[in-house]
Amino acid sequence: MSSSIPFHETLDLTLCGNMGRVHRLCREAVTLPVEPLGLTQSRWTAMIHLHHLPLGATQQALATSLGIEMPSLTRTIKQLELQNLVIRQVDEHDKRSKKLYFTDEGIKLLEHLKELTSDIKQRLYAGLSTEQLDGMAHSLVQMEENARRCIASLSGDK
Amino acid sequence: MSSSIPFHETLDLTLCGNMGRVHRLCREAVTLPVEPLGLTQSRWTAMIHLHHLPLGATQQALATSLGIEMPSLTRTIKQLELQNLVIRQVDEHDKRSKKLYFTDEGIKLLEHLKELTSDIKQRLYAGLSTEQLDGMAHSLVQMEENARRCIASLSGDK
DNA sequence: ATTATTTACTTAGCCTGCTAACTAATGCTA
DNA sequence: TAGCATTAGTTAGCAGGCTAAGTAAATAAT
Repeated sequence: MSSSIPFHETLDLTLCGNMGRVHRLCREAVTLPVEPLGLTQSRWTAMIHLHHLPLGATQQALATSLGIEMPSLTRTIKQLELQNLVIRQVDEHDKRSKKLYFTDEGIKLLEHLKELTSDIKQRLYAGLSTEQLDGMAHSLVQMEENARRCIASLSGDK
Repeated sequence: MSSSIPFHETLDLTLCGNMGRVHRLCREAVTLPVEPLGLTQSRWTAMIHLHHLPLGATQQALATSLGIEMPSLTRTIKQLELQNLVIRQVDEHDKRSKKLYFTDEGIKLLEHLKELTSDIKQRLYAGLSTEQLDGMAHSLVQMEENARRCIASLSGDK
């Protein structure tokens, strides 16, 4: 049925590298049809995540949703603001933070984006059962926990 | 038993983003203990892959093994050569290509590297069964194929 | 045999992650 | 209330993927 060679014993850390490569390939597959809209990978990803957050989400909330650090997001948001797709608005209740909103133009573009990505999404997941995808998602969560524990025990604190 | 919400329907393309994040975290977990040796992520990865290739592998062969493009590797090899860990040697039978060899210093460092990584490797895979890891590896292969097909059909040719 | 195409490698420069170090606002503590 | 620690956001600059474009060698085609 499945391979007779236990993968993780022979191929060491290549699973990690493979994840990186598949990630790059998948995001390129989406970016190709999307870049005529003027969006790069980090920009369309931010658009989609922001769309899934409650209205007026802060940059911190969006960074957490994206799983990236604030400085990485700052650059992307600045670009989206220059393109007039989102606006930043200081929160009156906490003047440190800035709330994010789509512009009308941003909302319009988001619609195009959703159409374009739903296509590709299905093709990327072709040949994979729900069980396989759920299993993979679950394994990823486990590995993320493991990695964070490693990092915490190795770096600084304790 | 497993989650009742089918992952891939609710969370769209986040699986792709999760792969990227887990990849970054895993490689940081390895890099932390390894960087005192003077190695960055791309450098230790290249060292390990080169070690698994037959002696005198070309840069092209190593790039393929790593799953990256030649220009990305050129930079890394140049650094490893500056650190006196590997040497590049023009192939007399095909003067376009360069064969790669570890220096004595490189071989010594490789040993340290293997000790350090075997530790972390086990911790990164903790709580995951052989079946889960094999399943994940298999799903990654499928997604890579899917992505490459998407990219091929979307870009240039046809 | 000469010319055109392919291949291995390099260089230059973009994109997007990151950390470190800063500002300003908030919140905690003495 | 004054002072300290935390938090949101920014800036600067590094790391390591990428493509595009160039060189030199090898191979194919005419």
